[in-house]
Amino acid sequence: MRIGEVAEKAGVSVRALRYYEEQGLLQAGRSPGGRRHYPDTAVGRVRLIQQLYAAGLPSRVVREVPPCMDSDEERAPRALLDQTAAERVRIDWRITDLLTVRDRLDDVIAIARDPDSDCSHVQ
Amino acid sequence: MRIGEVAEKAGVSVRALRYYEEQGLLQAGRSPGGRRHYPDTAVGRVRLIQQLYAAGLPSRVVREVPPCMDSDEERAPRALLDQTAAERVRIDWRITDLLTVRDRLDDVIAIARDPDSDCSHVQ
DNA sequence: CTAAAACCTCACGTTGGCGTCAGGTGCAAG
DNA sequence: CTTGCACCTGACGCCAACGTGAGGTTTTAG
Repeated sequence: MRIGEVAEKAGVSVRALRYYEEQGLLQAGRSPGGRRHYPDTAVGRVRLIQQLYAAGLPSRVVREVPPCMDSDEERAPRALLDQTAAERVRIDWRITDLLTVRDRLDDVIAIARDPDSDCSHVQ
Repeated sequence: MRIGEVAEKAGVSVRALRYYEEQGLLQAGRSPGGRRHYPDTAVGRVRLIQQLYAAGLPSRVVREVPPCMDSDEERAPRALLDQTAAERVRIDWRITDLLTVRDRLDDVIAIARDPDSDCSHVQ
């Protein structure tokens, strides 16, 4: 596949794909003329990258998480495992954080509906 | 309270507090000499701001959500309610997103532990 | 063969949430 | 009175994740 097709299928911009390559997040082969071409797996990979970004993981960590498709590289999974586990913990924190915020927003909504309601617990 | 005390209690920088005021997120009174002073409720307010930021809400929206403590302003809660509800939906999306990412990270961890495991569903 | 898509490589612009330095004050203690 | 710390107001710096041209090349359709 060429870059435009991947971009469309993954729902991101062409620029973003070039950026991902520049950052070492997504490899691409080259045609004799110098144009990028991607395997079919690239689309799924891009979606994964997007999710990881959406989850707030720094690109540093995303770069360290090339699963399955790069499995020919038998690198030390030690630090990777630790770092990934650590990120998992942070994800959990963010989830509970978001749940708290959702409750807060519910408070705001309730207050907007009934201004006389008690809101002492919000301080 | 003065700014340093609020900063310490809320666990943020003095700069951040000045920034919040600049953005209209947090009001402060002034002493004759021009120094900020805050009510005790400011600490809780700052924590709320931090949570909303951590949840990815734009400051534009955070500015629109001054609950309880500013209740003397009887402004139109109509648009506020809608916007808040919309943000609640987006929060829900982010939560499911994070749950997905957490599963992905679990995949990565599993692969790191057992490189021969099936990972076809990751594509 | 030619035109027009689609692609390429720089390289600078943008936005948010502060960090950080510079240069000047308020105020409480000794 | 003076020392020193906490505070003040600008104003510029930074980083990430791209957007947005500029200016040139490659591929493909007709």
